[in-house]
Amino acid sequence: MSRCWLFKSEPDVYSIGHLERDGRTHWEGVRNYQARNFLRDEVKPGDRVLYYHSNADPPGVAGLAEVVRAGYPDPAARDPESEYYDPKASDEDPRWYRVDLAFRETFPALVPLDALRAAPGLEKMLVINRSRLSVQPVTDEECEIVLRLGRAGA
DNA sequence: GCCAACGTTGGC
DNA sequence: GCCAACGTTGGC
Repeated sequence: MSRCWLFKSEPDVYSIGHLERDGRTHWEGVRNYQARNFLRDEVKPGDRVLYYHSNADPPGVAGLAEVVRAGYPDPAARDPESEYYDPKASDEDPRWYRVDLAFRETFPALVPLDALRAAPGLEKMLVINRSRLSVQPVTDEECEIVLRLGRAGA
């Protein structure tokens, strides 16, 4: 049974366009424990990922990706050259995890946060009231509504 | 660029 | 284990 998630990325750093170009990517650099727990324990291959552009104008869901590898230790945490380096990470305790994503689609038009707020059925979406969590679970119903909005290009 | 929300750190 | 200080996120 696959699930649906919302992952946030700043498009200036790595947008849906970058993912489309690359085909797939390592979702590294998550340094928040709640988001880490999702990546480590619950995000599975075949799960859908709504790709959200944060710190953007406007912010919103830009497309769809799919998980192709479940959580495994994030090598960036062990790399002193990386901006995501964490001296407390070790072989015994990797602390941080990443998953791999594959590109699926870019919506004909971004679904702005305003539209999510206004859409019936999305009142409880975490992105609306817990906006800081960078990896969030999305219910199947919410996922379908967002995909419908995105594919409609409204 | 501002600032509110909120997660993390560290002194006690 | 509390909580104040601090840093970061992210919408506007």
